[in-house]
Amino acid sequence: MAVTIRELSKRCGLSISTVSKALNGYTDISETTREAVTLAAKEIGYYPNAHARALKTKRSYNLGVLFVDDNQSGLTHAFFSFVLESFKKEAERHGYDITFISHNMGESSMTYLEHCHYREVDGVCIACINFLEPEISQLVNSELPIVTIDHIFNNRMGIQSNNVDGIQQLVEYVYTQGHRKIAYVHGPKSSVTDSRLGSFYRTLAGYQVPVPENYVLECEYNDPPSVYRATRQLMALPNRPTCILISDDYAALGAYEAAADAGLQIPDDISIAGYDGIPMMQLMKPRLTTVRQDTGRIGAEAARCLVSLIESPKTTIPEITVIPCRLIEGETIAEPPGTK
Amino acid sequence: MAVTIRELSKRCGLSISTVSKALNGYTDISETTREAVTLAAKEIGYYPNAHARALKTKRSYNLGVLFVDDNQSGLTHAFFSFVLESFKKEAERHGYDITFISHNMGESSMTYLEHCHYREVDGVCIACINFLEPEISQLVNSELPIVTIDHIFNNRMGIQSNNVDGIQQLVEYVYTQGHRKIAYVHGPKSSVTDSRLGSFYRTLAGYQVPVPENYVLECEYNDPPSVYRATRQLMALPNRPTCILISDDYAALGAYEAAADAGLQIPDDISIAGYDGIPMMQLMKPRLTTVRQDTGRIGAEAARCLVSLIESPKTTIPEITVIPCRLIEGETIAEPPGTK
DNA sequence: AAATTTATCTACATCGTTTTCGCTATTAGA
DNA sequence: TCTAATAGCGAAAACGATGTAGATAAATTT
Repeated sequence: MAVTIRELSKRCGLSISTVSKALNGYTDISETTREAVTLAAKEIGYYPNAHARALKTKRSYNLGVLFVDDNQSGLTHAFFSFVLESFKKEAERHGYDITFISHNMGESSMTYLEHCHYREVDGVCIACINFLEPEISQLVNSELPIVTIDHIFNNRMGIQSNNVDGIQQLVEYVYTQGHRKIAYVHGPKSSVTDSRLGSFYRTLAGYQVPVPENYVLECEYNDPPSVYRATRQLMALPNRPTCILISDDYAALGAYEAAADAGLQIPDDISIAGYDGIPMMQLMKPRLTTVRQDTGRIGAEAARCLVSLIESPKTTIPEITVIPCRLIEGETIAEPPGTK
Repeated sequence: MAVTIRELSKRCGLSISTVSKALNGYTDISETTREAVTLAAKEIGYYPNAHARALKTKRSYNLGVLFVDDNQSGLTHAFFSFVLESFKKEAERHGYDITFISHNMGESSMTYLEHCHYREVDGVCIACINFLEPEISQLVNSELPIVTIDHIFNNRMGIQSNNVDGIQQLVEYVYTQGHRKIAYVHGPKSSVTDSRLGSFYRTLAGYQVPVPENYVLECEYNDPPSVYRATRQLMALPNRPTCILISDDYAALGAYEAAADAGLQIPDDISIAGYDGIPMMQLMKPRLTTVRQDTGRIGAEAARCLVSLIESPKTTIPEITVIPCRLIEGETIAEPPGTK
C-alpha cells in the first residue's frame, strides 16, 4: 500500500493540513517544519495520491494523446512513434504522464471527449488523424487545452513542420540534379498533403517545368503496398518520369521494391526521394534521399506548448509553431539517365 | 466540464446513491428506475469520474507499462512497439488505459514502484528491461500484480516467445540449406539471449557442427551499428562463416550495410538471418529470412493475464505462457558459395 | 390485525488530498 | 502596558464517486 499524508502527518506530529501546505510551498509554514516534513516524506517515500489530488484540484497531470492513422498502425507508426516518444519525454520532464485517448474502452464506447473527461486529462495533443470526424470537432470545440500536430484549427495551437519549404528544398535539389520529369506520389487529402502538393506544383512552375497529370498519384501514408502500386504504374508510363517523390520514407520501401521488381536500379535508372527522414531509411542501400522532419522538436514543442497552455492560460503563445526541416542527400537521386 | 453524478441524480429525481447503484448493477434497484437512469446517463453523456472512482475503489483501471531498453528507443523500438500496440489494444478491450512508468516525473525523481503507487495502477507489465536493476526488484517484490515479457521471475507471471524453438528452427533450416560455418551475433546477456544462444549451441552440437569461438559475437539489440561492426569483423575472418545469424531484424540492417560495404552479395556470397519478423524487413530486397515472433499474441496475452490477475486473483493461471514462433523463409539464405 | 418480510430507495461516512478560514501565540506599535 | 499585527498551525469542508446501514412503504405471513 502506498503511504498517505495521514501517516506522514502522524510521523511528523503535525496536522494533515500543515503537512500538505509544507509540501506545496505555502508561505505560512516555518522553514524548520517544512524541512522536517520534506525530510520525513523522503524517508517514508511519500507521494501524494494522484487521484485524490486530481479530484480536489481538477488537475490530473495527465496529457491525452489522440493519434489514429488510417492504417491503425498506432504505436508502430514508423514516423509518428518518434514524435510521440519526444512528446512523452518532454511531458514527463514537466511532470505529466500521457494517456492514449480512444473510443472503445471496455464494452462501453465513449467519444474522444468523453474519454478525456473520464480521465480528466489536462490537455490533449491531436496528431495524424482524420481531422474532419465529428468526434474530433466535438473535442476541438470543447474547453480543453489542445495542441494539434500537422493540422491547424482556427484559434487552436498547432505545431507544423515546414512542409512548403521541405518540398521546395527537395524539388530544387532534384531539379539541380538535372531532373525535369518529376513525379509525386502523395498521401490522401489533408492539410499536410495540400501544402506539400501545392509547394511541389509551385516550385516546378517556378522552373517552368510542366507536370503531366499522370505524374501525380495518390497513395496511403505509411503504406508501402500502395506506393508500390503507384510506382509500378509510373514506371510503366510511356513517358516515364526520371524521378519520383514519395509521400513518406516508410512507404518508400514500396518504391525500392517496385524498382527491383521492374528491373530498375536506383538511382541509375530511376531516382526516388522520400519524406520524413526516419533513421531506418538512412540504413538502406542505397541511402534514401529525403527531407528530415525534426521529430524531436515537433514532439517536444507540442508538449511544451500544451503544458504552458495548461499552466498559464493567459500567456499568448504563437498560434502556430513551424518547425524547420532539412534536406538529406542520400544516394537515391542521381542525374537522369542519358544525361551527359 | 464533465457532468457529475449529482447532476444526473437531479435530472432523474433520485438520490446519488440510487443512481450510483443503478449504474453499478446493484440488485436493490427496480428495473424501471435502472432503465431510466441508464437512459438519462446516456442522454447527458455521463461517465463516472475516473479519479473519484479510483480513490474510493482503489482501482484505477490503469495498467502500468515499464519498458526501457538500453538504447532508450522507447516507443520507437522496431519490435516492441508492436508488442506494446497489441498490449494496449487488448487492455482497452478490457476497459483499461495504460500509463508508462518512468522515474523522472518533473523535478522529483521517483522509483518505478513509487510511480506505480502515485498513479495507483492496478498492475504492471514489464518488458525489455535490465531485470537486475534494484528498482525492478523493488517493484517485483511489491504486492502489485505483475506480468513480465521475455523474462521470468519466480512466482510471477511471464509471457515468453519460444526462443529455444525459434533458434532451433532457424539453425535447422540453414543447416539444411547446406551451411556448416554458422556465426551468431547475439544480444547482451539476458534470459532471452541465454535461451537463444543455448539453443544455437545445442542444435549445432546435435548436428556435430563445430562453432569456433570467434563465430559468436555480442552486440546490442535493436542497434544496427553494433551489428555492422560485428558483421564486418566476421566477414574479415580468415575462415569466414557462410551464414550469420543476427540478434534481431532491425539490427540486421547493419548486416545488410556491412555486406554492401564489404562488396558481398546477400545471399550469394553470404547468408544472413534475423529474428523477430517485423513487417518492415519483409519489404527489404532481399527479403530477410527470420523467425517471426507473434507480437499480437505476446502483447494480448500479457494484457489478458494481467487483467485476470487483477480481477480474479484466485484463479490459477499458468505461471509461464509460451508463445510459438515460426520460421519465415526470405531470400537472405542460400546455399553456401562453392556448393555443388 | 399485528408482525414480519420484501422491495426500493436514501443518508452518510469514506477514499486522500487541497484550501479556506479561524485560532493561538508572539511580536511590534503606541 | 495594552492593542494591533503577524507568524504558524489546525479544523473542516470540499472534490465525485462507492457502499454500508438504515428508512419507508408495500406485501406477506401468522
